[in-house]
Amino acid sequence: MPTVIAHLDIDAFYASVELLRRPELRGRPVIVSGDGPRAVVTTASYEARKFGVGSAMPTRRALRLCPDAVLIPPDFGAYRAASEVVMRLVRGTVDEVEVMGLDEAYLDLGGLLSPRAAMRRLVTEIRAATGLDASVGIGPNKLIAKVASDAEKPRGFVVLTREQACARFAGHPPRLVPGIGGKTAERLEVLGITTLAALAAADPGLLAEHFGPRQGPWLVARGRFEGEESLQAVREAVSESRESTFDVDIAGPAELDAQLQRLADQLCRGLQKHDRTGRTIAIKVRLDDWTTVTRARTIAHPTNAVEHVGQIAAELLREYAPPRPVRLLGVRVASFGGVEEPPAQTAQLALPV
DNA sequence: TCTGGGGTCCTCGTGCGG
DNA sequence: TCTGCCGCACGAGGACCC
Repeated sequence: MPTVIAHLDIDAFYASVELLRRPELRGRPVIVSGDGPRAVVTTASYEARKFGVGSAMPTRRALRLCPDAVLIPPDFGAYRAASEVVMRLVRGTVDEVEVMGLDEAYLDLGGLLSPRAAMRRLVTEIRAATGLDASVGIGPNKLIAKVASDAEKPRGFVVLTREQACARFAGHPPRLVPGIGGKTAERLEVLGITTLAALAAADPGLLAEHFGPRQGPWLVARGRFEGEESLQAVREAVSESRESTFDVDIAGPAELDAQLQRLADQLCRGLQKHDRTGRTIAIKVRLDDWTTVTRARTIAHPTNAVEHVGQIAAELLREYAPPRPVRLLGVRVASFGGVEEPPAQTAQLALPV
């Protein structure tokens, strides 16, 4: 049986949830964003996008582009609640689902007699239950499903074979494909690769010379719309972190330490709530010139105790001693569920002596 | 124009034990 | 006893995603 995968994506999710609560704003440009001087746009409604406003844009700039926009602070509790309703309907449609964040999911449609009809029905159900619109892409792998769902937003419904995807997007830039970001696109351009057709036709060996033995051939496969055909139902977290960007840069060690302890406290509460412990404690420091430095230490026994995490984070910060004012500070705990035994010796047993 | 927060994954360098 | 090699764990940085 051939693989059939759908990608479902709620249109302008956070902004749409806000519009449901405040129907009087319908038709007006809406921006969901924090309100600090360094805030960035979380989501913009389609009306705001017409002015060039987009996600991750500094909010001050967004407001210059669209002075009449209504600014709404994010309410993640409301988004989680809406997401739960959506995902319940998704799971009622198929058994195998890979949830990607609050507003999107991959569905394995392999067992369905009529995959398209099932997805049409799901979109109708979501609309009836929540008032939210969704876009759907259907294809033989996750990559094609994802690109297809993006192709005709909002309320898109696009079904593509691999050959159709190659033909339809041949002239588009490599950046269209998830996994190829701005930096990679720039490096491809240096090699004269500016379209997906050129990427698909590129020599994997040549790209391996420039991008490494794994990433080079992987990029060519992306250009050919070859991608994963199976879903990962359970995605276990591997780290948890808290970070914050200050409204004004901080230079004093005492104030930095106080902020670090505040973050460690928040983080450990979160870890305890999720019943997680980890062996690696790391800090992240972003200076006023945007250089970002991380420092990490791995300990023998997993922890989520604030005294422990806070103390190690403070030591790491003291050892680094930021040479310039700091705009962002973060704390992270990783290596969850670390075993306290020494590492296994199997590798060494196989070695020639 | 002045760049969030919370994540994942990859690459590369290094130190270590056998 | 010494050296080279190998695989691994770890640390740091970076790209990318929602």
